[in-house]
Amino acid sequence: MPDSSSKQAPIPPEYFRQNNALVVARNILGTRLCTRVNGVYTAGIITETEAYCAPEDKASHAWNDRKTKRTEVMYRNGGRAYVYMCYGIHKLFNLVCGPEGVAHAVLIRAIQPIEGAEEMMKRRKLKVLTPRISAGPGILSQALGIDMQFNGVELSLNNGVWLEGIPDKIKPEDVVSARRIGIEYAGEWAEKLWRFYLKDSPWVSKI
DNA sequence: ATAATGATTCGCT
DNA sequence: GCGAATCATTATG
Repeated sequence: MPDSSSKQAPIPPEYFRQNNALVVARNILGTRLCTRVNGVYTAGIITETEAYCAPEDKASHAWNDRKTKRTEVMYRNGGRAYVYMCYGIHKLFNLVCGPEGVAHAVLIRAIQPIEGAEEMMKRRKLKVLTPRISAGPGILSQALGIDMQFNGVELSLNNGVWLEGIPDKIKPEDVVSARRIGIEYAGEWAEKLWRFYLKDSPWVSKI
């Protein structure tokens, strides 16, 4: 009998190429973000996401078709990771979406540990298991062992980072849409309800 | 070459 | 609630 920690089917990279960031952000809630770092498998249920839709979206790094060394990964075809450093301290993990040339991305903002919680606590230097372990875009990367090495990497078991589960399994009434966090400079784009999280979940970064 | 800044977190008040 | 930490990226000279 499969229990709650058994593995599920990986989501193929094609899924992310065939859907835009808004669809992916909404539909991957409830699936699992998994890593294998130094042979250690850790995974968590995705509970909170944000969509970034360049070129129109001023909050995106690729706003106005801005192409730089940092943003070039977002223009590649979907189904790969975009990892960047924020505030010089944190590594934020995004999923590249859409076909090549479209710079859409989904920021993963929070997960609920489902596998390897002990290892995550070790990485986070925590003694007790609380949402502080992985409810936040910077700290979830820390918990899963995600660093800049994963930037640009295609999602697959072989590459040590992948998603598994079945998209679009969460009922619409269990999903909350809200304003995105930390993008006040983006004017009207800051008003878009492009953040999605699981209703009533304690494993979210901010309500 | 230099300077400003951020898709954040933590600790203290 | 507020401010510091801390550095890659970016724009500008």
